[in-house]
Amino acid sequence: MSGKPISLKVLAAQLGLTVPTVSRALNNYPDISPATRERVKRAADELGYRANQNARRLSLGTSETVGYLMPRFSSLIAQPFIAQLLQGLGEALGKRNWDLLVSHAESSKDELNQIERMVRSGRVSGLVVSRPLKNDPRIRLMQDLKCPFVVHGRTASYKDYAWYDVDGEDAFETSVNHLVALGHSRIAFVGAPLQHQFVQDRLNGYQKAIKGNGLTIDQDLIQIAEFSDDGGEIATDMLLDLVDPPTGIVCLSDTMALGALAAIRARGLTPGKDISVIGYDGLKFGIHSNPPLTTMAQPQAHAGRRLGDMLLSIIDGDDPSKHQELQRAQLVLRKTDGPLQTAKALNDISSREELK
Amino acid sequence: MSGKPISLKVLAAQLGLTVPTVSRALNNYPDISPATRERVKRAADELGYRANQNARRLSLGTSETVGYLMPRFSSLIAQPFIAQLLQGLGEALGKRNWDLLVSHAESSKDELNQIERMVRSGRVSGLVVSRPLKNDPRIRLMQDLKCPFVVHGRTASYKDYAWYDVDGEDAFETSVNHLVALGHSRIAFVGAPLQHQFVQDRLNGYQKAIKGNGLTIDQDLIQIAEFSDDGGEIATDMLLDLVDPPTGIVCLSDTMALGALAAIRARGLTPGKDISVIGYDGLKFGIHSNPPLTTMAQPQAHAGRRLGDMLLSIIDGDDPSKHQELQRAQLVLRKTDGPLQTAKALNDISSREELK
DNA sequence: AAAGTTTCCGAAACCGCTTTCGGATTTTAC
DNA sequence: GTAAAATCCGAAAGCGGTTTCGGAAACTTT
Repeated sequence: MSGKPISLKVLAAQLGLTVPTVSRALNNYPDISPATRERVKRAADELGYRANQNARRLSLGTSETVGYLMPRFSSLIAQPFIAQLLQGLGEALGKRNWDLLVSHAESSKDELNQIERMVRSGRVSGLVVSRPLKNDPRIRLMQDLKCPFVVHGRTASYKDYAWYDVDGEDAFETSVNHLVALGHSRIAFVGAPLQHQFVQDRLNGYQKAIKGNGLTIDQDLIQIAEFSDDGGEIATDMLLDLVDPPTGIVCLSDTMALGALAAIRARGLTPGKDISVIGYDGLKFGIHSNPPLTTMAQPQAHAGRRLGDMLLSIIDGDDPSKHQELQRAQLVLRKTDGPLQTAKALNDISSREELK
Repeated sequence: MSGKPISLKVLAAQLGLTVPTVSRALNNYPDISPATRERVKRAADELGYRANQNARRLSLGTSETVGYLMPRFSSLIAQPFIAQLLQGLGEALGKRNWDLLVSHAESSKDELNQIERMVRSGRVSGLVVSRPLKNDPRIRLMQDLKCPFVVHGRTASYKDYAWYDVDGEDAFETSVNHLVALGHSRIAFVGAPLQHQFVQDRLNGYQKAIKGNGLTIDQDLIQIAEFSDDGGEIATDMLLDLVDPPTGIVCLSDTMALGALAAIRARGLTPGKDISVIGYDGLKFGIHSNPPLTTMAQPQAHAGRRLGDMLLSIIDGDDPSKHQELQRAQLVLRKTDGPLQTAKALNDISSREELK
């Protein structure tokens, strides 16, 4: 069992049969006698025969492959989800022996080109895309190309395609409500530019909850910065410089929240005591931050698995719009949320500051 | 530019030429007149023609694809490197328009099967494998199959294949030396089971540096646990329970180091002051740990890129053993390393403890 | 103007596998 | 015993490209 691959032709010659006969034997056609079928199969795995996939797929007219479009990096810290996603996709596809192709593009234009090529050259029979923009040109393109696809996340209008998403709006309502329940009323939102729909969703949730609790939306309390820990830090700095700073902050992501914690600590304040911070993602790492980060955890363990299954169904002919799944995030209490400090307590803090 | 892919046949018909002629025109054969070549090319991209890859590759007898074997998860926290690696590989392969296939296996046996199938079915022309075991059966298999491959990491005997690795031995010498320079002499190693060569390498570096500094190796100071933050915490707990506990700890990874910090803090001690801790990996996240983690950072930004380039060279016929690259890790000082406490200082600490 | 070159494209074969179709051989039916 | 039905396999065509080969047409050469 080594060396160069063995073709159907030599297998057939070995057996004294013709190529098509051997092919049908291996594929369990009923018109091959059980005797020869067994004989063929035995010979096949003795010789370690594996059908050439290029030939097979050409003949079959299918690629038996789906592609995953790797998101271009924004926040290096938050990429662990890619590995999980790929694993899940791989599992789903593995059940049918399909392949998973990953493609990475330098630019958006480049990415559109790649999509078009992958589809038209018959390299993939379906695509998975992560983190769509509000109005994502990739989706239009895939629809034009009539290429089956599923989206990990949603765009602004998400009626007519398949997606799997976590309900960011709901999650941010939950975290704002949690802070309100702790007595906070000046609650800020630390976010990133609104090109991505998930940012908008989370901001919507924030605003909805603010209003829902009878509070008013203060634009000063909505800080948009780069989607990274540094961005979170800068945004939080701005917030702390306000005349009437917030006592609670909900952050777009755990990564940004880590920056927020840094900014807060830098002023000698204690997150969870002087100011509450809630992240989003549920990264395991948050356990080890200073202090451990309270966050909305998304159940992304099966995202890949579900997306893979959905895509296969759609390739089989299912109506894409029938496959839309919204998961809920869950509040994970750690140490950065706490009750609103009374005025007295706040005074103590500032005096302590002065002493230092 | 939509709908179903267009074949060479219809392109040829459209142009009033034969299929082979069009093919040669598109592939810049010299025996096609510049005039018709241009005419063909123009028509091709007007119609959005893309050669069917299965057909093309069958004819060419190559897959133009390399496979990446996803490591099965051990530490969920430390997976960001996969995304980076894939991106780098994608870039390297992209220059030739090759594809990147990722495969995930449930078990080791499963993985060997997958390798054999991918190779013999002609789906891949080369493979990339991460984190090999000391004696990794995958490597034997790929060699038997005469399948070009590169390894991200090394096995115990690494003479006869291509690899890219970071020098863990050197790194751990560096971190132990750093602690010694700070006055420490009771220095512990927190590691994971030794099946993976990288664990052995780092342990070797630790032992070499201990001896090199005239210290003696104390087996009690070598703690092996699960490769995770929890493992690091448990191992550190054991160390702190010793009659003569260490004053410095070098950890197999940042992830384990985070666990170590937790264990230390849990006893009311301060990492970097009472006990020094040095991690390994250089995860960006370490900036946000409590306190920020001193670590040996590996320059993994181009790992994928280099591995991809190496693999392509080997597929082109290069001698694999000519492609072996060892990178050095760099000490990144943050806040968990510090000078050895004097006896007096330690006393102060315990009295402070008692007061509490 | 005839012979020798070039230039440029079509004909044919092939890559390795699948599938349809037809026919020889065996089995069943009467 | 022969006709009809099953059984089992080979022949042929096709998937969509690539590459080799040969020859007609156009261009040189003398």
